Amino acid sequence: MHIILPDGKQLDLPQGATALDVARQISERLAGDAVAATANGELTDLMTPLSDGARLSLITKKNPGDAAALFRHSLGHVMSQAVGEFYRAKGYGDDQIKRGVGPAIENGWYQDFDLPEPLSEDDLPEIERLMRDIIGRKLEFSRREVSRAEALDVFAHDPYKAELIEGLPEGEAVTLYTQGDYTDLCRGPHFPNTGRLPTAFKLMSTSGAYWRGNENNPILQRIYGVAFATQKELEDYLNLLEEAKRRDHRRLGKELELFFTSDVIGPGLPIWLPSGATIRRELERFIVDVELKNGYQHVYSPALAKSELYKISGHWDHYQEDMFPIMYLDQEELVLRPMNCPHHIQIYAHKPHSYRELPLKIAELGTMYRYEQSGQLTGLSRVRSMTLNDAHIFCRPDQIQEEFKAVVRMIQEVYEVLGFEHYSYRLSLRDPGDTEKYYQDDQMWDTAEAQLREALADLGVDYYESPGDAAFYGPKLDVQVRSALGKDETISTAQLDFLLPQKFDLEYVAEDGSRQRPVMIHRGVISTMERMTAFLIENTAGNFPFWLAPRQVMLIPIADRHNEYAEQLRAELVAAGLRAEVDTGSDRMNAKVRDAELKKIPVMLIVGDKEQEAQAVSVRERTPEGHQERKGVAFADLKAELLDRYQNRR
RNA sequence: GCUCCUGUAGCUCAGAGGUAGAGCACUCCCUUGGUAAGGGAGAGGUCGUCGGUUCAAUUCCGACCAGGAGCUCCA
Repeated sequence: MHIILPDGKQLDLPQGATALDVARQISERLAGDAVAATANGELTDLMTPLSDGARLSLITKKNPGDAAALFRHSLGHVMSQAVGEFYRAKGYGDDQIKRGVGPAIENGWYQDFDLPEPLSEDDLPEIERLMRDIIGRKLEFSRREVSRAEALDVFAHDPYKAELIEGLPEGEAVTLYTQGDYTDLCRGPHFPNTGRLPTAFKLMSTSGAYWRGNENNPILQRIYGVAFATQKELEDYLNLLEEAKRRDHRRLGKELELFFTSDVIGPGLPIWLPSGATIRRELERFIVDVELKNGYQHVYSPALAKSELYKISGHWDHYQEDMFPIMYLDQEELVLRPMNCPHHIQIYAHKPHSYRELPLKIAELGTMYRYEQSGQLTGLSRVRSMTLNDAHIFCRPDQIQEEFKAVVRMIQEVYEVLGFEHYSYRLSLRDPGDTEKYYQDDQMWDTAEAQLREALADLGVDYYESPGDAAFYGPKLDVQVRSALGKDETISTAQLDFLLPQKFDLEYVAEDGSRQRPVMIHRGVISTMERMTAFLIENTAGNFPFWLAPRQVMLIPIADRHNEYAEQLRAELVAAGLRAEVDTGSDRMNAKVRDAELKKIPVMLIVGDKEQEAQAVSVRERTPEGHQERKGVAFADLKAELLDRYQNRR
């Protein structure tokens, strides 16, 4: 057989040759430096037989980052071995350690274990030490193909491995990888030798994980590790995590007194403190302004409804487990609403509509209650009471595309103000195989999906398709915004719905006097107030733009005799609609500046003798780089400037 | 909901089987200072809740509640 090298050169090799054989044929030195290879573009290791005619490119220890998935996976095996040694030292037998799966993941790997006694995070440093020891032993990874029977024999003590082996396709060879005295069932590929593995790794955490991800299965202990080709990359990653901690909305929410949850009020039921409420109010005013400009009509509807409403809508069948339990009283059964759409449908249905009135756009900052599992609750981003920037567009079938495009344009308009520059469109489609989740009507789905594709093509936006992510009633467009830390978060959604109008028997009178069925578009632009606020906190690290900043201006008198002047300016700013305070404390001015910085107040106005005399202020304001100072600015000018920023939402 | 971890003053955290401590914040006094901490004094805690072990529990054990890391779920 032969293989082809990157420069086009062909090498002749005996059948069953490996990448290591190739490296040896080129030079012994290369054989010593190689850590992995790609064959026809796929990562492979040095121990796996190559296929005839493969295009082979060797990866050396100089650029091991190209083989990150490999060394992460191999480190997983090393960790697995280390955990075995750890428990052996405690007096347990090897057959008491059972192992689930252990794949490489983004930035690292994890490995699941069933252990004779639980592992604590305090044990991680010792396991890490054992790992470094194993790396130091320069153990060779060897690959072996065996029969199923033989494999089952090797893992006789381990029911998880046995289950995996039995799940492998009949007739396919089972591969085992061994380093030192440790053997694992593994498809590979792996590094050739533990000694060539990077040492820039760290064990991060332990957690529980169900065997095969099914909550009816036993729970295993999982250890997560991260690994990089270089120490620098590892440090960068750890710094990123630190930065994420600093920006965590739960931490900043507490520090800046934005919100809290109370044991007595209940988990997942956040309380908005005055500063957090200010941010929310600004967001709400903003989105309502935009919606009114775009022809939406705002309504209010109650958070409770008869359960009948949800039985008609179908939520009862599809969503009940996420709803709070039913309340029985007198002859009624009431539920807390988990969605606003059925209410808005009732608003549509309360009087007949002409085709001339459509599209009808009903909007509401609707508060909803969902029973999220307790382990799922997180700060403001996963809660049980939430207020959605919700709207439902009732339109004629011929208006679908125009309306859908209008929603996308509105999303773009809103993102510009919020400063979201990096976002992507995901067209979420049904999985036709999943008859359980999706309403069954092939034609409905085909039409709906085609309409959305066409509208997107018209808008000229890039998007990707994601089967299996649609709502039960129809396909949707999700918009995912990239946060400052590079994480994608679904912020906006627009969903096409032919089903609910049918369930509620909605109609309009067409031009020819006939009764026709309208189509609904469910859309949310700035998500729930809770989630958007959490996102903005993390995205800005608490440094909100001026218009959103809960505390916009801090006046800092240099000495007590300037308090009165400062107070006069504050009153003027507040009268103009801005949020301003005076720091009349007995601290020195330096301390007041520091204090205002820590509170992340964007504008400080410092006033002393000079300013008072000139009816001026000294401005210290936040800039992306840090801060800038302007001295002797006429107060009237400054007020106009701040007002302009506020009104134009900057 | 599940596994593991955590729960001490408003916040961040230290602490020991013999009924508690620091820094910041807070209050008061001195200081009236020009762009990230001036000095001093004081007040503040049922050590998450309920049980158990013990002469003695905030410390050990259990249950519960809440939070965290994950898993699972997610219209």
